[in-house]
This record gives sequence, structure tokens and C-alpha cells, in this order.
Amino acid sequence: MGRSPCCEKEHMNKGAWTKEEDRRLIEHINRHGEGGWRSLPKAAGLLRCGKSCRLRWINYLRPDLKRGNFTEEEDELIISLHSILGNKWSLIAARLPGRTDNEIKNYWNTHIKRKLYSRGIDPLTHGPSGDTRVSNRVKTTADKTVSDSVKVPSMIGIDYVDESNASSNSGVTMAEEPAKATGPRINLELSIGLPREDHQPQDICFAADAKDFDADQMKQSKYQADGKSFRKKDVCLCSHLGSQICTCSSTTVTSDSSIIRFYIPFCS
DNA sequence: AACATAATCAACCGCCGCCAG
DNA sequence: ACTGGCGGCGGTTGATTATGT
Repeated sequence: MGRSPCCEKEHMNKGAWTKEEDRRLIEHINRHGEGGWRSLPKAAGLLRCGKSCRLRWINYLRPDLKRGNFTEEEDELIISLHSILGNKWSLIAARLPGRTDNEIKNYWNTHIKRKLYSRGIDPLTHGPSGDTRVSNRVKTTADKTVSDSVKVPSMIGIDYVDESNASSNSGVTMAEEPAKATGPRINLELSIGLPREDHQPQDICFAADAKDFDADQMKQSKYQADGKSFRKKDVCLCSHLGSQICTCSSTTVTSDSSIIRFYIPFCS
């Protein structure tokens, strides 16, 4: 018995994609959008597994991919994020616009590992090379971020700084003495705030401009400051990373008139 | 020039979590 | 509550390219 395979292996192309296959995949996704990977190959006239199509699109064909060499800044960011998140490549990739988890994973294994070893740093523990223990600090932060985040009500905050005298301004702080980090100062903060009377979103995130609201909404605004407005029922999803400014990527008005804003980092 | 070895990276595989039925 | 399908993730493989001898 066991799980059925994701698709019929027979009569399926494998290996490198041809230009014609790429063209068909791009054309299909441009026409119908992403998703429905299982049925996509047949619909697009491709003799490929749905997973293979998804991977090809995400890792290679997506128009927003950056390609090209990693910058020094990206290197350091990856190192810092890895010290916090471990091998959670998709989470790391989410912080590097235009980069894919596969690309970062490969880059880590081929370049950054060597770079860290040359600095005398163990890429696994981010401690001194030769120390094979998994640091409690890394374990603690990674677990909080990845596994426990959904269990934490209302507010989640993770700070990571390499300055010994730096103080945390978030909900979760490190119990351990900070490890000697090699990367730039980094502040990884996620927060989900439910609306309260005393909720001051502008204290947490850089708010979107008031242009997101129409005139009626503006009249109903509960909070207004410096041209930024917040309604009583706002739900604020924020993300800070390092010195990068967190901006609103989209605003959704739900059926009960609540507004959900999505904030993304790295936008200037 | 020929061969061996190392480096790179696209693609595959199997597992897991989510969610609709 | 249970089950199966689906999408997503991380580890691994293997073909290709670069470099060294």
C-alpha cells in the first residue's frame, strides 16, 4: 500500500527543461495564474509531473527572480538569518526578494559554508569552528520562530542583535548571552496585533499612507497621526528586519469592515 | 591536449502539514 | 474525527562546467 505517487512516472519527461517546455509553462501560467499544479501539465500540454512544473516556475521562470551573483549584503543577511532560523530556507528566502529557497540553499552549501569556515566559524552552530554543539540560542530562537509562533497569542516578537549591551524592544527576548555574531546587526520582528483602544500601530510599524482609505473610511478613522490613519478594527501584521523599513504591501477590507494590512520589509 | 577532480546548480525525491469532503 | 489530495519544504542527486595536473 502506501501513498500513491504524485503523478504517473511513466511517459513523463525528466531532467533539464527544454525551451519549448518553458514557453508552454510560462504561457499557461500567464493565462491561468499559478496553482492547480496537479492538473497543470495536462492543461498546458506538458509531459511533466506537476511538482516539476511548480519547481521550474518558482526556481527559474518566475518573472520577479533576481538572478545574478549574491551581494555582500545578501551574504551577511543570509548568515544572520541562518543563525536564527537554521535550515529554514523558505523562511530565509522570504526575506530576500528575488531569491528562491533552492538558490539560497545551494549558495549556502557552496559558498557561505566555506566563507564561514575561513572565518573560523562553524556554519552549523555559528560558534567557533570545531564546536559541534548546537547552541541553545539558535535552537531557542528557531523554535520560537518556526514552531511556536502560531501558539503565541496576539503578539510575537523576536529580536536578534549582536551588541552585548543592546536591549530588546519586543515580546520575546533571548535568555542566553548573545553569541558572537558575524553578520550585521539584525532585528527580526514579527508582530500580529489585534485591535485595542490603546493600540498605537504607528509605534510598531511604519504605517501605510492614508491614501489607502477612501473619504468615508477616513471619517470613521479611530486614530490619526501624521497623515496616517488607523481604524479601531485594524489588524496589523508587521515585520521588521534590521534597518529596513517595513511598508504596507496590501490592504484588504473584510466583510465586517475590518481592514487587514500586510506589511513587507525591504521596500524603500 | 587529455584526463582527473572540484565546484556549481537545476531538478528530483520523499516526507509533512493543511484543508476540504 | 477521519481520510486523501495537494502544495510546500528540505535533503540529495547527478549533469554540466571550471580548474588543476
